Amino acid sequence: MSEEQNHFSGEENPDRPVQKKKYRTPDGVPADIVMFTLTKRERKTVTKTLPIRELKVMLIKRKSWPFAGKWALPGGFCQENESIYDAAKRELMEETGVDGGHLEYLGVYSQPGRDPRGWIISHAFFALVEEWMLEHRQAADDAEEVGLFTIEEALHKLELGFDHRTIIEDAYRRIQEQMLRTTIARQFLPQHFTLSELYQVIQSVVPDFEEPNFIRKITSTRSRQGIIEEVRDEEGNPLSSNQYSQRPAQLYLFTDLKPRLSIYT
Amino acid sequence: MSEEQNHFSGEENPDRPVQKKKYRTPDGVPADIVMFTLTKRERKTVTKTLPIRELKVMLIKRKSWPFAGKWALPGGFCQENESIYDAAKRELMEETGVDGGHLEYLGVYSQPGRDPRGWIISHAFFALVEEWMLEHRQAADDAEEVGLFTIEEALHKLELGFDHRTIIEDAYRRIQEQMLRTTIARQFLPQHFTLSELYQVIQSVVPDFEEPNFIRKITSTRSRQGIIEEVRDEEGNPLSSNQYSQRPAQLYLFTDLKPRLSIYT
DNA sequence: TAAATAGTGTCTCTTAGACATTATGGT
DNA sequence: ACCATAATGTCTAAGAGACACTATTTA
Repeated sequence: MSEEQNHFSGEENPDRPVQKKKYRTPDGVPADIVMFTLTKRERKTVTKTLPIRELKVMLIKRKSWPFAGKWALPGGFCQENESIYDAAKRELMEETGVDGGHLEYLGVYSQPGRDPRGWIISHAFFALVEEWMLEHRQAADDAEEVGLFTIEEALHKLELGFDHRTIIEDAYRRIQEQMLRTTIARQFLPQHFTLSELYQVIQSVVPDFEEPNFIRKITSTRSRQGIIEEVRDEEGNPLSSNQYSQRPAQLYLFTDLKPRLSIYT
Repeated sequence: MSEEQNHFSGEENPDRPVQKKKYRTPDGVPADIVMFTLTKRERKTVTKTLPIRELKVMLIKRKSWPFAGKWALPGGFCQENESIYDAAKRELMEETGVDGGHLEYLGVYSQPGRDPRGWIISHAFFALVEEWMLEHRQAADDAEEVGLFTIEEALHKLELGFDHRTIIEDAYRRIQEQMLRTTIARQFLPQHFTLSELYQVIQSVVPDFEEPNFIRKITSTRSRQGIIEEVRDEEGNPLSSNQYSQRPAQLYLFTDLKPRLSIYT
């Protein structure tokens, strides 16, 4: 069935067709954002040590119908003069006050009845932001209660509105995939980082990622050709940091390389 | 900004809120499908040989405004009582007469002005169908002209309506990724296939995939743990086929295994 | 016996995987 | 001296990569 046959009133005036709609149209198209952050907590030990990192998701406690009192993803309606991605970007900006970070499309949620307000088709995104960006939000706007939760809490301890639990599940699966397949780990790291930090970031997002020989493998493999490289100063001497350990660790940075993965190679 | 503050008229009656909309809502939400198929063409040679396979995309020549006379993706509007995915599935069914094949969400296309009929947010899918499924379409409905084109033709030789060129580009990129990362190759193969066939299918979708030792690698790797396995008869004897060659070739089938890919492992 | 695909031999070099060992530098 | 992290040594088995070679049928 072709589009024009069943949707508009059929006139074929190229100048300005009369758009008397024959069919019901959606009542709104919001963009909802699953905002992930990686919290860092100092550990008190005798010597310098890595902080504890934990993946958290930001939620908002709804104040009004529908789902008043339940937690939900931050989001906002898309307007006619912007793309869905623009709407998500705007929303992210409103929540964090920062125009940056990783923002990626997740998918569309259109199950009939998912929103009691009507026919509302939601577009989910996920964002990777730094913890301090969310503090801005809490200070600037105390109209709504904001919370940071672990995935476990969000999925199993909280009452969530709409189909946001499904969205968060999907987002979690996706961020885990992306963490292993792309270099989004860089979003949770300073520009120069040590391999332990990188390993820890990966593990905090993908708990069952285990590589006993991580350092060895990532520094010496040809197949993993240069997704990271050593940081060096002007004279070419390798730079290291002893921020997290007594023994200084070599610093690395991500290159722009995006390896192509294959199950057949 | 929270959703309810700017979109509906604010009443908070949980029973049935008055939904006088303050803002403009979309004029329609279609699902458009990039239907890929792999054509098979006999080669005339002295002995048995593999057919030539080529990736093609199905397009429809539009008969009415907008973009009358241009080629476009098949698609149809989503209705209130179905999800976008349902709409795509329905559309696929209408086009092929078959309720099967791989159908996967590609993304949302919402750039303002992309459709002269109004604010129309399109959802793109891609499907992998068999060639004979499309012949059904051509026979059943001659109201619209249908064409099968190579990607090259579709992207560079044809005049396409809407932003469908972008969609096809994205779909092509995606099918190439999926071909290497997942076992969608199975959609283009019989249940039992030879390794040459598999190799050929992969190459027809990802031309720059080259593995001189393909057979060796895929049969002997531990990391590729059993995404395929040998076909055997009841007594455990390996089954082979000489459909495409004089010397019989071992048959394989895909298992259900989905390997986890990682740039760090 | 030639055509066209299927599959093995052989060689070198690199990587995987497991563990033990050593290095660093501040408290 | 000890802690916590960083990094190397060592060993075996397996895979990558390149190329030549043999195998199987039937027209």
